[in-house]
Amino acid sequence: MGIPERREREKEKLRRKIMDAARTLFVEHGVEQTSMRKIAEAIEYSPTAIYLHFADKEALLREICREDFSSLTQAEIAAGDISDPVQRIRQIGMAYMTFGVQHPQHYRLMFMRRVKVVPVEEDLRRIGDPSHDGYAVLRHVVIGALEAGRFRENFTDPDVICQTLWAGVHGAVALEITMCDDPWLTMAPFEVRANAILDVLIAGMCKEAGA
Amino acid sequence: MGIPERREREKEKLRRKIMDAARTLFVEHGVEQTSMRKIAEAIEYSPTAIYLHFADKEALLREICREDFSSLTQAEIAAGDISDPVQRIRQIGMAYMTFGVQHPQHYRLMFMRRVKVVPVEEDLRRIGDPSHDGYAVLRHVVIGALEAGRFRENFTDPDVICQTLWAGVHGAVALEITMCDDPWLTMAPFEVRANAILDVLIAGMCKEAGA
DNA sequence: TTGATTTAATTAACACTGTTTACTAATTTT
DNA sequence: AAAATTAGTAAACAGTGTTAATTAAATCAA
Repeated sequence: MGIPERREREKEKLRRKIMDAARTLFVEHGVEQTSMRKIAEAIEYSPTAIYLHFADKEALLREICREDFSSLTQAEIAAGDISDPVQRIRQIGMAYMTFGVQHPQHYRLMFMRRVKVVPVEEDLRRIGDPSHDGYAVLRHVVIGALEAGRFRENFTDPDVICQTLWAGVHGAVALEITMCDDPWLTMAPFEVRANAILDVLIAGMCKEAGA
Repeated sequence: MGIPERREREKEKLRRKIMDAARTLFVEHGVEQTSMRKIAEAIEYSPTAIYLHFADKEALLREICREDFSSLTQAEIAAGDISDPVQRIRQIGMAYMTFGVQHPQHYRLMFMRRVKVVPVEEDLRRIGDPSHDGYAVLRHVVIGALEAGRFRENFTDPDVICQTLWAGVHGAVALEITMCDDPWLTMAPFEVRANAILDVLIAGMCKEAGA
């Protein structure tokens, strides 16, 4: 009696279809410009059909982000495959920024919108799990460098270190995304700025030897 | 014959009234949540009246930002009143971040939204003018420190230096604004993070002596 | 194989949004 | 006083997220 199972599969299939179409439209035209009706049109369903799978637009957005966080985390993990702990931090930072500028709309969704604080239980369980939590990946590597004595004496708290590194790379990405075509400013090429901020972060936090 | 002058004054007066009401509502409830109708209601005019003074909501927003940029610039100038060029950079950075966390909604308008690129001639004329251009203020101070030989050898381009400093402080503020109440993360107190990023930026860019 | 029941999906509507058009009332000019 | 300019408005348009009411389809029980 596999009828409920089949129905479940079909339901999941439509759910996927909605998320894929929504992501494509969000990325292509931005969140604001993408209406529920347009998403519905793309999948050839009525707008109300979406509400059978997601509570509202915000919830749909949140689910998409959850998936995108995983890909960023994977990119970080791949970049962390290098021996020297300080260089590992640099690689992770560069992977993060590359993700940001290559997927600016994804990045906007993930890190540049006020999140409605609805802590789903499943999310909370993932905290600290390095296969889903990008912050945990960085934190792990930072602790490694910390234990190897690579940081200056005034940097001992792994969270402060992580959040300082994050501030630097996030700032570079966020400015690029929002300011890149502002006529007020003449921005240096992103690659230059990305390397500069990494140089500064590492030179500022780590002992001279590890340069 | 002061009739046109009087009319001009009255027009300007309503314009001010619109901008003040709009700013208050934007800051209090956010841009998205503030409709033109609500602004109109606040000033006891019809929604259409706003369109006699501003082309659209975006233009109204832009005018408000222009004013806010000036206050930020003033805060920077006030913070720059200190002799040592490196400490001056630190003070400016701290003033910038303080402005951001104390006026998060203003900051959102100014630095966290994609700007429709409509370069008004008057704006373009203000570029580089330190009384209206906050970036120019920083740039001036950076060049001062550069001439005093306070930067490391690998930092010679004032724009790259400015934009790296900016990335750092913007990252700290932006993360604070968007992430402060995310249950996923346990953020260190903002003051700690603000000082940490300033320490890192300066230690990473400046010669050891200037610590 | 019926009839009842659950499920999936839709149509139509509600209460909004930014913005425009057509109009009115007031003021200024001739 | 009549004409012309102006400030301001009401009503409407096209679109938004979302919900209530309704239909069509599939499944289950008899």
